[in-house]
Amino acid sequence: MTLTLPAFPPFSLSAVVTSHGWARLSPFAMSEDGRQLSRVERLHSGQVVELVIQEADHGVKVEVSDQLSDREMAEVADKVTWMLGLDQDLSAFYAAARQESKLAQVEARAQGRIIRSPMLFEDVVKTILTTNTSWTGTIRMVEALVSQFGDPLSFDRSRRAFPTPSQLAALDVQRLRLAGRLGYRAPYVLELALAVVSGDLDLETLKTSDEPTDQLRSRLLQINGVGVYSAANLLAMLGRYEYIPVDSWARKLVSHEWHSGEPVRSVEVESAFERWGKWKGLAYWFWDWSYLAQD
DNA sequence: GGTAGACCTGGACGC
DNA sequence: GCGTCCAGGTCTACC
Repeated sequence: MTLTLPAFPPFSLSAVVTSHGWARLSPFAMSEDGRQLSRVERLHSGQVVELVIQEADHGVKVEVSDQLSDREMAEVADKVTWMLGLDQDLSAFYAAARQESKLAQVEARAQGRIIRSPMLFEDVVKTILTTNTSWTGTIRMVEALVSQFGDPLSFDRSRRAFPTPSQLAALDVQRLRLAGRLGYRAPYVLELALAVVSGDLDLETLKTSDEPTDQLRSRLLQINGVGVYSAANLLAMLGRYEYIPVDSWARKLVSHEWHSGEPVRSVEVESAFERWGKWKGLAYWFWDWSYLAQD
């Protein structure tokens, strides 16, 4: 089955897919040029399908591996719209970016959308698995969770969906620690899954919350394993850009851009982008660091 | 409020 | 091949 979804212009699928490394984390997969994104997705009904997404006129075309009901197709449409931020209007950001040479390319390249998972739960787990480890470590941990605990595609059991909160909550810490090699992060992931399953934590409502960003940030910081970096990362995925996800890489970039390579603290990274106000995180994210990133 | 140390793993390095 | 060191955010205890 095929679905066509419109996007608020300007839009570029490859710009979203390459916005950060998420598209390389299972159960996402991307073509080398970023022009095709695929994903194994478990629907509410329990059916597991493959979604293959390509750019189309004014939006995207989604090929679904199975025959679905109207209700299931509507679910797929909602999920893809959220994943790719198809309905996001970034014209105010582009207006501000036109005044800055280091952001001059963003509008023409339709940059600004940040790829995200259909469920915030998955993004919180993945963000926890990016902390205090290398990127290859993150890939390995996510792959372990998906391959061992997610539901398989009916026609290719080697490919699986991201495990649901219930599936992870059913595990014990030791299993999670050893099977996924999550190390000390295992109790954080288990506690998160248990909180979601019990209803103590309703993550998905945060996606449409109109609470002030600081309040949203406080909620995220209450999750064990989510600190200031992770909270800023997750806020950006929620379309709130008032904080910068300051990690060692961000400090390195800002250090070389404005401090002659001298070590900088988080406060210097934040203050470097203070003038961007509500677009602070996006300005950092899409700043032209290309000449530094080659170091 | 700021800081030091522990947490866990994999990679780099020296032997 | 083995042992040691280091990098990567968050949490906790302490000042």
